[in-house]
Amino acid sequence: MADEHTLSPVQQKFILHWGEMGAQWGVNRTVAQIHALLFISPRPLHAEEITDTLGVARSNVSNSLKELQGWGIVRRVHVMGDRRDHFESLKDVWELFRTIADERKKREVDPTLAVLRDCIAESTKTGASDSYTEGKLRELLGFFETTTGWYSQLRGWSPSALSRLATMGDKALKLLGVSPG
Amino acid sequence: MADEHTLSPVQQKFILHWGEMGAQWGVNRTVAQIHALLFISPRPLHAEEITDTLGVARSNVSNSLKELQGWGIVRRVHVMGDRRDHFESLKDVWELFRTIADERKKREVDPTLAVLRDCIAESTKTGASDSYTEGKLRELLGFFETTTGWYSQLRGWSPSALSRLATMGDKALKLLGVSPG
DNA sequence: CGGAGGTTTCTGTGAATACTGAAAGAAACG
DNA sequence: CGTTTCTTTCAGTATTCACAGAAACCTCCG
Repeated sequence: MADEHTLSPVQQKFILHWGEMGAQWGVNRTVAQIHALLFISPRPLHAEEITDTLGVARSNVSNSLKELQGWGIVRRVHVMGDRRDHFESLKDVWELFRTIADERKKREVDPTLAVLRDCIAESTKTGASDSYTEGKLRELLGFFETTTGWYSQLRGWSPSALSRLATMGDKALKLLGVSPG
Repeated sequence: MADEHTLSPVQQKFILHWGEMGAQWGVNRTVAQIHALLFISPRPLHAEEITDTLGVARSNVSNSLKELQGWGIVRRVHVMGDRRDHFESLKDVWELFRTIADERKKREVDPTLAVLRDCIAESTKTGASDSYTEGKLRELLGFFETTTGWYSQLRGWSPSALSRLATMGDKALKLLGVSPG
């Protein structure tokens, strides 16, 4: 039916690896594979092409695409003269990872911040019966607050600006009298 | 047998959340819970205490502890007058996350770099039959190389140095004639 | 050398998750 | 409208993963 899409060995290798990688990071293997496929595809693909290429069920593709759209790294596009939905990945690598980072922050870090604040609040209210735990939770909270603060400072910057910053690296800091130690 | 260790509501809440969090990031729930418990424990615990406190099987604790030691964030210690192994978590939050980051880099990023280089090498050798894929893989490789480069530059720095750097933030860059755009 | 205390390995079971195929549901077209 | 084309939902199935409990294995001590 669909234009049969055979993957080159290189493409296969990459897609399989990306799937494994995703699995390690808590992302469904198929979801990651579909994303890999779209990422290296020069044009948007429709669902059945993905089905044929990866050899998974149509419904699986549908659900996975929905999840990818939920992450904001894949979007539906339309191709002239074709009724079917087509899908494409974010193509810019930096934007891609920024989007993923944003989403993970929203889904996982922010709730963690909330829980930690909750725990600390309750702990202080209840009395200092367990001050050690409270202290540790405070340290953890401090860590997350600091790092997310950095992230929000930097996340708007262009890759090239970040790159220049990094290139300067130690030099910049020494100039400002900041030592690594 | 063991001194029964009842968790306060706050401790419970934190441990449960940490477990969920871990699951989202590809870490076994129990493993994460054990780590959370050790992290907020003011003293090293032996395996049976963990078993009792979390209500999981002894063998499960044993395996999970081994995994945590594999990550380098928990270590075995000995308590005077007690034959049993005791376990404690890295206590410094920054060191903890640096260790985790190092390990993830080693386990997941480095292999990805290898695969990408492999793919690109093979792709160029085979001929430019699929230059689009090759281009994308190059971009991806560039991204990982750049970011891991930054990481290795910064990972030795003390938290306070990083903090000072971040505080300076934009100021530093403007001083150096680097604009965010 | 024997036994007690402690730890790890192993195997079967249960639960969660991912996946398929079929059926239902929309949207476009004649 | 009825038909076709495409998409989503749903319910059952398979696979994977986590876990408990038992057995095996150490190590120390008398």
